[in-house]
Amino acid sequence: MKLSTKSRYGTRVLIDLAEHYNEGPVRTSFIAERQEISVKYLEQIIVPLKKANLIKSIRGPKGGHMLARPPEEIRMGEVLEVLEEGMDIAGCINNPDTCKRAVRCKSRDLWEMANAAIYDKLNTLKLSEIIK
Amino acid sequence: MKLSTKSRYGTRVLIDLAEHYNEGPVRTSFIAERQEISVKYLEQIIVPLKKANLIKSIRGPKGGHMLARPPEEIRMGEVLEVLEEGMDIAGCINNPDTCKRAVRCKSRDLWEMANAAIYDKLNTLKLSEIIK
DNA sequence: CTAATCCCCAGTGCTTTACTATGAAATAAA
DNA sequence: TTTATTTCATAGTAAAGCACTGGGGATTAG
Repeated sequence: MKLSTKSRYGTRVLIDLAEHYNEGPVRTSFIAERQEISVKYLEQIIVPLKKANLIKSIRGPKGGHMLARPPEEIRMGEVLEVLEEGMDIAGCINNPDTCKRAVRCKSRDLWEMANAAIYDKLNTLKLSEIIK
Repeated sequence: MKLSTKSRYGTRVLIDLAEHYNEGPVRTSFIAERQEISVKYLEQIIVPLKKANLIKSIRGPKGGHMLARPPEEIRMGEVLEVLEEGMDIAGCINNPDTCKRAVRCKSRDLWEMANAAIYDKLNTLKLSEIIK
């Protein structure tokens, strides 16, 4: 039940960008150094965040990345959802077809509850509250 | 952020045993058939449950497994804790030493909250309530 | 004694993870 | 227009973890 490092690094990237919001585009090299992540790996981590419109980027010299929305408008549950991209704690939650027992499975209800508990909790927090 | 099948199967085993509580020892072969798990794999899944004193077993003919306590006295959070054996959603939660950033890491607080949310939620449920 | 059952430990193929590597596309500044 | 700097796209890879399988030993009821 471990988070992928992609998820962990990804949230750190967003926190980093939130801490430098309104300072213009932030280069990957800066984030990489501060967060102690290799630039190359960082680039890949940013991809899903861009796709989900959490980050927008500017290419070329003086380019970089920034939050697409102010930190007050980004819920942490949303962040995790993007980074884990629909990967719930059990596969049967969003795709009941993966297990023929799903309909009558008593443990499935349990995982559904636990999964919801995570996101509900995280959604009580905005990115802006984290950086304080 | 997926549960291991060990955890998923393990809870199913306990649910199965709860459904046959007070019927004497239940053979692995019976559980295996009902839960559609190979006997050999099932044997391994039972090991941690025995260690944690959730299950007690009797060897020899007419032997089998049974819950060590009545289903009303087993919290689901306890079950997951045993099966994931201290494996939280992020390694830094119980072992801050694994990451030198831990002390000042803002995302770590997040994972701590999310982790607690899961167990708190599951602990509102007893094994006896699941089987109803 | 024998058969049924649990118990212990070793191995193994597959998938996923966590990267590294190479280089192309865009663009600001000279 | 060239050059330097940045992001973007794609491919590869070593290592680890996962989900099992298998062999054989210990225990005990009949």
